[in-house]
Amino acid sequence: MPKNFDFAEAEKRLYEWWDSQGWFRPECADENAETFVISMPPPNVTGSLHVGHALCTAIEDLMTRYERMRGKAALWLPGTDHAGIATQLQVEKSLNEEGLTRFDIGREAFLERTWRWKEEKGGTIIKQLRRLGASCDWTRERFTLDEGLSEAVQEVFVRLWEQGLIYRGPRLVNWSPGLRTAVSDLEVERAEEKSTLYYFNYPVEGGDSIPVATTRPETILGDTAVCVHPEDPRYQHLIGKKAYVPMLNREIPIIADDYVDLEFGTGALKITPAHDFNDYDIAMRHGLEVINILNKDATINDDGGQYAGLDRFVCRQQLWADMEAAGLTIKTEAHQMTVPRSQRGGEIIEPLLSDQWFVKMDAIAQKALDAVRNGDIKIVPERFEKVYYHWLENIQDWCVSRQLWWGHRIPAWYREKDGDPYGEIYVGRTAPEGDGWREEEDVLDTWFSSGLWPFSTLGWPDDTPDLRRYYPTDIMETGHDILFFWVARMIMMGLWFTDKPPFHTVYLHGLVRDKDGRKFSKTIGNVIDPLVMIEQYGADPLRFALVTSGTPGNDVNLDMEWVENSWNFINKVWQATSFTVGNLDDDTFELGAPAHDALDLPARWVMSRLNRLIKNVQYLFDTYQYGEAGRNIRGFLWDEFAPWYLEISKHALYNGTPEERNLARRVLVHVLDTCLRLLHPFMPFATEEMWQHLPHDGETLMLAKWPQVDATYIDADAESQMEILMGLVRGVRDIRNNQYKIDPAKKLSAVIAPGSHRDNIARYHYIFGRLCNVHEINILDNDAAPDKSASTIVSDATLYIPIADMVDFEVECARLTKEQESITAQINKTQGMLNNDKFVDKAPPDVVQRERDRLRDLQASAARVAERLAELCQ
RNA sequence: GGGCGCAUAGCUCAGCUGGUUAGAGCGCACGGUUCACAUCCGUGAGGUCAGGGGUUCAAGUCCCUUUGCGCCCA
Repeated sequence: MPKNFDFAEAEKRLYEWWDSQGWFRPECADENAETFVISMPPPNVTGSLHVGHALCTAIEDLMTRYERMRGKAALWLPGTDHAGIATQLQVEKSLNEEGLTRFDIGREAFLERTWRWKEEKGGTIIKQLRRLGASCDWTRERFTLDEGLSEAVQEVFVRLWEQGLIYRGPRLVNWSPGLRTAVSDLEVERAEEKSTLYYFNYPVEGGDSIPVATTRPETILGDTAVCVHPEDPRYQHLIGKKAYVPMLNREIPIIADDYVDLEFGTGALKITPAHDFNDYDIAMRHGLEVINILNKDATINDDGGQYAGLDRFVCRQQLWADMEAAGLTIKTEAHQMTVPRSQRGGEIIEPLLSDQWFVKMDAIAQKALDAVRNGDIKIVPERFEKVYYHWLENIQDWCVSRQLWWGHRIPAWYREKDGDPYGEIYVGRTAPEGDGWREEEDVLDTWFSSGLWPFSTLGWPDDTPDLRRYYPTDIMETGHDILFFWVARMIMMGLWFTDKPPFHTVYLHGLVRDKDGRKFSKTIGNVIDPLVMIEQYGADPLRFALVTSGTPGNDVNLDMEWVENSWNFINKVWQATSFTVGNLDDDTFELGAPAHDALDLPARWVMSRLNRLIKNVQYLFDTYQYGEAGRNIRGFLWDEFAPWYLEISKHALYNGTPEERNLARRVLVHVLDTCLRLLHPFMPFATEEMWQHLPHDGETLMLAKWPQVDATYIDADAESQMEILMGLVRGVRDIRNNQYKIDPAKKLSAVIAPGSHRDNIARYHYIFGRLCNVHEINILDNDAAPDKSASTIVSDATLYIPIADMVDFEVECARLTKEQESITAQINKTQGMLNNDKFVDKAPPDVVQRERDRLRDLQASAARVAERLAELCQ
């Protein structure tokens, strides 16, 4: 084998090979195989890969490869999202650079340009997913603006309309002036920001006035009432009187409503129904007029009188200055307030009255609630179920129209009726008959189409073979940040239109942050580019690091050092494989683990540990704890297999009989083969490459059988016997390295009082030569301690290293005393437990038995230590 | 205001099935180029598991509470 894994060369070669063989397609499984399906959360078509995608991909590929190895017809269906706002923004940005806006070139030219942009940039992220090793079925790749998916979107819209669940009407919505579109509640982010609270006098009839405070003075122009608390003694006399809008002198009523907070500001509230959600509610309660003062670009419209045409913020200053001049202002003060900003672009969102399309959510949401409540859909980690319930229980109607061009055009037409240009509305799959119809300009919220993703990608609304075979899907794996945006909507749409939960499990991962827990940000300069990582270490270490750095649902703090260490781990396994392969010098190799009876102690030990690992990994996979599973596999290989079994096996390989040699090889190959299978879902490239070098059955590790625990190899006895030998080795190393600083190259001899472990020590004494450079072993018959020696005690066995003049009694006695203290403490604890009748009564028998064994062992060691102390340290 | 999460070694994190003396990586100290691996090997130092209370034979792990930090919703 080559000295190192050449990931740059191998990753490309292996990926192309896998793909060209059709192994990413579910058809490579048995015809009758159970299916396993994941719909990939479609990344933004014009986006490029970031670590978040890498995490998503690593986990989904892991799930898919695992199920594929279990013999399932695994389908991981990839695709991209047209991402209406994000994509349109990018194209508009490039237009702006040419000094143009989308309105200058018109809808058709703009769309043409956006499609071109998509064709150019659209492939990028998909290529990047391949570099990560994603085993998705590229022959089924979809795009949300595909013909088929567009048909699904149209179908859903029309059906909802026919079911009376869609309506159009004037509502106060979150308006993004820069984009000139409405956005949904979810697309608005709110944050505490410093602002100013403006106090002024509202003129009241009869020369009176009432003090009012506002954070947005420009909205004064749209006021249609002043409101006080009905029980506020300060303003009782004003209720019912008329007030006059400053600078405009429009007459408005003073009303009373207990919504008003007596403590805030002056206790009097100006009401601007067209530009504030709470004010809108109050206006509806009191039948107030609603006056919209903003244009779509947030400049003041004609209802703003002399301020018409000014930008909202310019108007704020101008109006305030004028009011100051008119003697209406009182004061301004610094104020903390919650400011709504656009999730895209960050501009301040304005509540604005406009005509929009809405979906009634109550009935649809109810089904989605029930599906999780009754267990048809499980959310992992479970705690997110609460979040899900809370959101769906308080769901608002969904504003689905966007005043964008890039997206699915709403299939609606208008015709003038009785002077109202929107007097007649037609919604349908094709344009209506007759004259005078105008097509709706708006498109649908991007999430409207992604909500259909699990079934629209499989051919719905047509009853296709794929839909029949692969729907419902199995797991929806995505970030917890889009639980509402996407997951909940997929569940709602899936249940409503297919009558089936679109998947049985939602697995949510966290956000990837830097090692200090900060979000990645260009400003901080802590962005980790997965592609740079791949160049540097390959895809496998990045994947392994991402998956093993965290736990389900929690954020992942990615430490570069862990990526590097993951590469070191791959190298470690590579070296172990290389060693094994280098020792397979004949071609009569027999695959599979030898029978348990045929194994020697080290092999029984390693096989036992291996099968415990398989069992544990299976439990962890069953409970979605992939990170912990990966860490366990790593621990077994690096800390148990390589430094112990592999080292010990050298005796059989170099000095053993042909039978012993053969046995050791078979065990080495079997353990490695099994671990490569377990690791394959985590690090597909390196494992495949190593597996190809080992003797193996089958064409590819991708389709090799997932390991099953074989309980006949689990051997507690072998494990504890091996622990004795390992303990003695560690004891010798401690003597060498710490107590007496003996040159590691110096060969030592040892005298062993074996206690109850005579047979194993006699048979496996070569271990000491291999692992701690002790080549001459004398096993005592009478347990008589040799003079002048250092010693180490494990269980009832004592190993002496006679080192004559080097022995330092002070060191030796200090160590023995320390050891005695430690053993005594442990004996006391164990003794205490066993003396407690309740423990003996109530604890499981195996736990009690373990404590008894432990106590016996400790007491044996204690006796040995006491003997040594008596001999040396009187 | 409501909900959720986190707090374990100097740093980043495991330890969701209660059960030996609480682990890993990095860092630190000491020692190592003999045939898998210096991308490594060996040994070691370092933790009252945030504070308090409770359940239990047994608590880092389950429950309550306090404090600090973070996130979501209103």
